Amino acid sequence: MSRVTLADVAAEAGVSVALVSIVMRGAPGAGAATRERVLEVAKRLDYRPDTRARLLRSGRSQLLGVTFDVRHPFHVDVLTGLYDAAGRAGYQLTLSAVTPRRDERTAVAELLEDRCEAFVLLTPRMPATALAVLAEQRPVVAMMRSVRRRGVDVVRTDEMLGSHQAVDHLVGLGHRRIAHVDGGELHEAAERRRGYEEAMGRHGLAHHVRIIPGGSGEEDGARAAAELLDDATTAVTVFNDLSATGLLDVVRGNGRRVPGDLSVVGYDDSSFSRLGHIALTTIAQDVTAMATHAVTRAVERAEGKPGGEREIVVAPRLVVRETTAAPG
Amino acid sequence: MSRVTLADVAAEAGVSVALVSIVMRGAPGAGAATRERVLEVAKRLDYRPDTRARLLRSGRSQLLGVTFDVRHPFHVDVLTGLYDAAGRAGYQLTLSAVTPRRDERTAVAELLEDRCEAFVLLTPRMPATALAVLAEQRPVVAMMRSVRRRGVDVVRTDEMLGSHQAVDHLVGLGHRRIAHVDGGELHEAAERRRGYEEAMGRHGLAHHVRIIPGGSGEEDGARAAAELLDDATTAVTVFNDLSATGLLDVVRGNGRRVPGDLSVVGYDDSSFSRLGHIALTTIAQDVTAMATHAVTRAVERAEGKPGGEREIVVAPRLVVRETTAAPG
DNA sequence: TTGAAAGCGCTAACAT
DNA sequence: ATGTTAGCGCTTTCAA
Repeated sequence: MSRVTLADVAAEAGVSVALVSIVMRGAPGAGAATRERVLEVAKRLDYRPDTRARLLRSGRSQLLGVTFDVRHPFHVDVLTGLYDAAGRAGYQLTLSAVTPRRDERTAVAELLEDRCEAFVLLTPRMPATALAVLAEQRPVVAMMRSVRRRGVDVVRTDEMLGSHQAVDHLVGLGHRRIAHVDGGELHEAAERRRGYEEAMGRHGLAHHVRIIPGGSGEEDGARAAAELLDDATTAVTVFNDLSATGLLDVVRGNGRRVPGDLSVVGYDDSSFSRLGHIALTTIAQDVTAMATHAVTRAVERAEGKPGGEREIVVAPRLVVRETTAAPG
Repeated sequence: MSRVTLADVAAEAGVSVALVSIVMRGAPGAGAATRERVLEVAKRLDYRPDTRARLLRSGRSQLLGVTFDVRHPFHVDVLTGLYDAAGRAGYQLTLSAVTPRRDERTAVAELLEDRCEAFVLLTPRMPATALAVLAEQRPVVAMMRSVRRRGVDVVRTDEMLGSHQAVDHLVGLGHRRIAHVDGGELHEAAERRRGYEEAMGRHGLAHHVRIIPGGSGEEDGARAAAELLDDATTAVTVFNDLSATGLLDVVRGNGRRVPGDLSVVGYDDSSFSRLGHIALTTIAQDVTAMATHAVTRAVERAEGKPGGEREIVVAPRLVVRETTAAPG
């Protein structure tokens, strides 16, 4: 199975395993000459430390356990940032995916067996209580999900601000009758909705607040579109990009032009919204910044830095593409 | 770090650790009553076996190392199937992502340290020689990539057949002037191109063969579209969906109708091609079947089943959506 | 600076 | 059917 071990290197270099261990870890306590020779031998033998054996003895795995959902529009983008940040912090990632037939419980249980030192959970869907229970075993950083529980850190987007940016953009273009298609029961939906209401109020447009029930799928946007068809609304902010494309489709299919007759702002900057075909104006979450914060926080907690749970809120930004313009 | 151990369970249940080990693994050699009691205690104590310690001793990790690319249109879909199949085979997956700043070498090196028993590589981009070298260390199953090397198993789509299906569909609709926008230098491009040529030949359309240089991005399709604009071509098969949407975009932007003036067939059935907006007719790879085969093969090899390397070729299928119709 | 020895949590012979 | 014992590859006291 595993090829060359510490003992092999030690024998070849004519020193003890303990010394090789010191050298391999870059720990202090080895002569320069010895160090060099050991390194040379290790390289020649293509020695690879056994992470598991190392953990077994040291009690430390330097591992961050990450769950992500294969269906989520930008979870994989977050992974990119997570790898970057973890690398800088000297940690490794151990990934556990949530799929249509593999739930969060399973994903987390596997991570637990991997003995990771902290969890970074991407948009966890489990009840806040379950997160709190998990946090008793290992530090938990929840990304893109708002929770207030003992021991659970949060790194999320300022959803209210995101909605503000969308509304501000539309108002700046001259729109006044701006509706919002919401995200239903999802955790992030309430705040995006509230941000919309608040922004409308601040622009003195409270009387034009109009919330259309929606959801997170294309079909939800499509359904909501029907309500907009024979109606004075000139712009709409939608819970997410997927729903927005569903809406776009129906609206255009019924002969109304976007952005000529109706401006549409999505949310998330999902990869497909960049397609020339769709070119959706949307709110982009700052994936890189969130990933960096999440890793930093997870590492701090894993290393026992004092301090209670923290909520880190990152500003999103508006990405203007081709589905918004001044009202016709 | 790790909470409860075998020893804890053994003490609590009043038996030896060895016996608990037997019970936990479901191995034969324990009394029914004992087994039940041990299980009860383990559950009560929330005991979780330490995968690494287990491996350390047994030399077996029951782990399949998987690399996937966060940018690839359907790699995450493959993960779903891989998890299903691995679960059935009693194996776990250890995932290692390729990102814009984390190359395949790094991803594979990490897997090696994880001591996985076999590799399942999704569309590996490394040279065939590198794959062969890797295969000397552990069994390698390459998915969606054609390689013929000692020790490297392959599970891939019948790309020629995919192109045949696209052309057959178009010919069935009445098209004769069918062009192909190719995928440039990518491994899979050559076969898709050849499949197109072959199919055209079989329909007696060899004189209409027309290959337009392309690539794998949206911009490649967009560039290729220019050549189709003032031209008698009535249908086109494109290397992949992303390129196809780029093409679609330019074609429509120039006032030609799809499918009225031009029929378009993509390849891959990427998630965005399902969007109502795009509704691209495309060739869907059988992700589930491929995942199942890959795991089966990886496990066979990990367990030392005899037999040389094998190439498993899976048939794709045509998904008809709204970008194809009879010529106008 | 270097080495010897113990042991992390587990499994696999081998006893009983 | 159950217990004893000896490690897996590594890190970590502790001595030299």
